[in-house]
Amino acid sequence: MSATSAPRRPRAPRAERPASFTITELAQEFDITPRAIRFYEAMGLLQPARSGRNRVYTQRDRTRLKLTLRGKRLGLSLLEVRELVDMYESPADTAPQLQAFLGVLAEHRRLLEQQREDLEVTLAEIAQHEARCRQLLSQAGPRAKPRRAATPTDHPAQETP
Amino acid sequence: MSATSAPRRPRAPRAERPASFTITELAQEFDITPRAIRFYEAMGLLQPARSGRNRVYTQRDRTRLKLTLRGKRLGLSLLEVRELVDMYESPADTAPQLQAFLGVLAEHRRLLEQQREDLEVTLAEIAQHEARCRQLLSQAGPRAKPRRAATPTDHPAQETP
DNA sequence: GGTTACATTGACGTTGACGTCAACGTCAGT
DNA sequence: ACTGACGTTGACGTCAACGTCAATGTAACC
Repeated sequence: MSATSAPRRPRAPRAERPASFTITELAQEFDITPRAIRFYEAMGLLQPARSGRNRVYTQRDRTRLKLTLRGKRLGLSLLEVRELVDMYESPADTAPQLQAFLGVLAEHRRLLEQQREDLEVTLAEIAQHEARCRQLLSQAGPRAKPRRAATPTDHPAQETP
Repeated sequence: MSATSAPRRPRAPRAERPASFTITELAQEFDITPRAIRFYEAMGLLQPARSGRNRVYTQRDRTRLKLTLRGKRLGLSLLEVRELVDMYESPADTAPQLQAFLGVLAEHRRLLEQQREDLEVTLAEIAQHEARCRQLLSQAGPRAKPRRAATPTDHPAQETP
């Protein structure tokens, strides 16, 4: 029942851009649970340092976490994210390594471009539906009960044969 | 050991755009398993007719399946896909219904636009990495063993504070 | 020095999206 | 009538990505 106003973290003496983070700080910042962060570590995505038993996350860890979450939002599995992020950080100095890297990059680009296509199409459809809704509302909404739409489009025929 | 050239399906007398499909036809067309298609049905995404015990899929079912797979590629759950597709097909003739529809659409648009943002950023990063790779390859590739990149970028510092 | 508040390490549970396997039906061709 | 090839219905297994719970530690504040 006491006040919750006490600043819970006197670690860095009010640095403007903190050099390290606790697990709950990162969890709050990215709106996930500490459990998830530990899980990402177990999957090899993060390797935070330790202060005693406690995990200490650096900016690099934060970046990797950010990339992980972005990858997740894009539908990648944690394994795929790990592959990508690892490649991003490994120097890759031999020609075969660079070739392999290019291959992986190309494949991912292909996937992402397909996804962008899906996105554009879906957004266009949503815009269409929104327009129809607003039209129906402005027509019959503020007056009386609308009496069926004037557009007899039984099914919008979104086909791509 | 016999020839596998026999056309396995004399249902429609060589219609140019078939009016119905079997489950394996759809499975092959979209590169998924029949099991997945039945699962989508159990989740309420498809409601194919029956010819005896066998499922018969119409164009409408095919479209819904296509939308389902697109939704999946975009990271939506089957439940979300079902909500969307159902709304797309229900007439929604009352004002509250239309309002609710608009709400759902707006939320989805928000998500998709966030996703598009992620996509653009990721694609840009990939392009950067590809450029770096190609540069390294063209420099030291066709000659001898490359002796470490000239760019000592320890970490590309992809930060957005 | 006791409590409080957060951290850690297992261990097990859960959910979504199917895979897999068994048992059976059914229809075309031989 | 027999054989495949395809289809169907359960029922159970699996895998990823965490959630949940218990036991314990531990640093800090009062």
